Amino acid sequence: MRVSIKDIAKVAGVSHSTVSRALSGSPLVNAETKSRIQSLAREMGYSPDAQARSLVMGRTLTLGVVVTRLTDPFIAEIVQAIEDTAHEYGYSVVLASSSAESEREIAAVEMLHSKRVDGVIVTSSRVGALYQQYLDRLGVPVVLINSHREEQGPYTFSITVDNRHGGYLATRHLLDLGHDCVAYVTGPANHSDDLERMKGYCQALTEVGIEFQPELVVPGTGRVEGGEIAFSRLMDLKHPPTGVFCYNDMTAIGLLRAARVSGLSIPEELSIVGFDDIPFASYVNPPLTTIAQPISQMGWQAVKMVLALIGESSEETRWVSNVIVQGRLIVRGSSGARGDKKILSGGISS
Amino acid sequence: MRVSIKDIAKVAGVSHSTVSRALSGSPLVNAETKSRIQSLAREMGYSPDAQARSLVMGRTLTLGVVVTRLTDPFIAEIVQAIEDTAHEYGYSVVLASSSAESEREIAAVEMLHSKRVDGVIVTSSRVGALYQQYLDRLGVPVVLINSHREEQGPYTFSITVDNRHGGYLATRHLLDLGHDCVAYVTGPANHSDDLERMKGYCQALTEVGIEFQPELVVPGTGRVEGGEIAFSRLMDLKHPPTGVFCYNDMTAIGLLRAARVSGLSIPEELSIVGFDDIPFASYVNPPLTTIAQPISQMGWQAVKMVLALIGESSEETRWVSNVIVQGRLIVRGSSGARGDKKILSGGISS
DNA sequence: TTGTAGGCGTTATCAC
DNA sequence: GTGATAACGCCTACAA
Repeated sequence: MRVSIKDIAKVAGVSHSTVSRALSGSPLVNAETKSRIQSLAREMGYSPDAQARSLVMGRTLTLGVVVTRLTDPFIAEIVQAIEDTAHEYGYSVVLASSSAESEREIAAVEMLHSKRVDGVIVTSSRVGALYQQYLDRLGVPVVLINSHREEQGPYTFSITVDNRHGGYLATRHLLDLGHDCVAYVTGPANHSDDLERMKGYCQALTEVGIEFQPELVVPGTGRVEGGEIAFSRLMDLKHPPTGVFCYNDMTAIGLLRAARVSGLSIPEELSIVGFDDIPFASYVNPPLTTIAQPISQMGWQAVKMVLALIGESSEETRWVSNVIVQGRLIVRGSSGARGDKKILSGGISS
Repeated sequence: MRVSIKDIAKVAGVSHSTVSRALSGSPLVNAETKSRIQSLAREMGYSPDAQARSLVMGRTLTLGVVVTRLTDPFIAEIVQAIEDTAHEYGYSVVLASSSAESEREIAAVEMLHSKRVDGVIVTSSRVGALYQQYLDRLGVPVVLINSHREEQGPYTFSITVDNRHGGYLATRHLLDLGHDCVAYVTGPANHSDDLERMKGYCQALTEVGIEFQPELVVPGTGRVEGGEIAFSRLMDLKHPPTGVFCYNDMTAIGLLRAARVSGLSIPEELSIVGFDDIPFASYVNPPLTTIAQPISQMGWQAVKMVLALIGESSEETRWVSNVIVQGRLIVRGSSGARGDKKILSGGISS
């Protein structure tokens, strides 16, 4: 049924090693027989068995990618960038999603281990000590994107956005617009990104001499619904904020939506800033002011790092180190000066 | 370095076949030695080599997934559903994105072939005769999701949304609202989904006795920018439409955005209907009326079909056949009765 | 330039 | 119960 080099060898009247050599373009084989074998292979519909090959070669030309959920546009964009870059270097991608459940996350790593991937990229995960052990056991390079880890691993490097700085930029932007009561809506509980962003929030407050108020920090989930709930919590306060910095864009969109439902106009009555700059950030109404992460660059760079660690890329392994990238503030329509009461249902604000 | 069953055998003082049996839980091995070997394997950090295993077993427990681009939220959601379902059945997923370039698409299939995946799922592609040949050569079941194919393949089945019916529903909705001048913004050129949706559009027009007008069909790209361009084209017409059915939600969002920029209010002055019901459809302002595809069900079903064809699932192979799923109309705020002039910057419309 | 033989890590089929 | 032994499909010394 399936044609192997032996089958070709039989038809060509040579040994399977000659076929192997001919197909790998080895110079130590008669030019004529070589081309004869090659066209024969094509005719017979030969396809090399990658498994058998990697079994002897010791590498699979495959990268494992572990994500929480692909429906997060931020993650989808990273994976796309990873796949593109991997393809460019002749690598393919095995995908595993974990739904942020540590059990599935470990199962994913175990699976990738069995598949003998040459490297692993993990996105947006919280890497606990237990998890780190599994990563170490892999014995292949691991690059963490925007993932917090509790322990250092020998083979593990990371690419992270500077969350503290991003949180600072966002909050400072609101403060500079004249808002003196600025809230923060958190992400999923105990996420280190979240804590860092909040640190930046605090830093900005301190810098302008505004006291931190615990009630102005309300929990979100990192999803739209979380933002909606946070909105009503904030509006129920004795002194509702006039500016809100949100853990991410999804949360901010939740606030936007809840505000619209409740008839509150943005940014006239409430300024909102998100984080991530997902593709949709500019399509919502009003377009979202946010902190942009260089998303596809991070995916691209993760692959380059893994390949460098494998020794595949021309880059030297010793050049590899943890990377912190800076986000940048993108000002759009969801934030405005305090007390800046524009005409309702205003015109162009893009 | 890496520990194999032979290494375990050496330490345990048994043969490698006994180790193999013990680890696969075979009953024909002494209960005591079995557990001894099992704990030994754990201590030594043994991980079975999936490649070696599938080499002899003849199956890889791996599914190949070919997509155009993951940044399309519709596709991301499908892939998520595929991964979830595959995982549930003990299968893993190799991902390949093609950017809709037929060259990369074929390269992807070639790669999946070499990797000896047990089945392939292709999403949102146009499967030409050439491509179909490659799929056939795979010798494994292929399920096409929302993909048009020119030729039948022996192993190839498909899951498609009823595009004609969806287009009909959308257009009929607009007509029922009193719009008598309804436009259609197309998707990427020569896409069969697009043609089918337009057929539904035409059918609805015919049904209510409105003549089809070619100038009311303007080209889009399936992306936001395409919708924006289409908007100005439509508004430049002598008789601009009061209702627009768009190839997909991204296009509709482009129109929404362009309308906002130009100060046109939705749905008072223009009703817009999309297609897909991507997650963001309900978050834009106004929320988008659209045709919902049962996205994750399609992903889920694709995996079930592949597994049934492999003979993995309990379902019988002969039960498998092409599936056409029906979309359904989701009425939200972007469409309204003609001449229904609500107060600008209106209240709740969700 | 080509063929032979061994091995990659498994599972499976035999004997013992 | 357990241990040789032969596959699976490929690559690569080593020999010829």
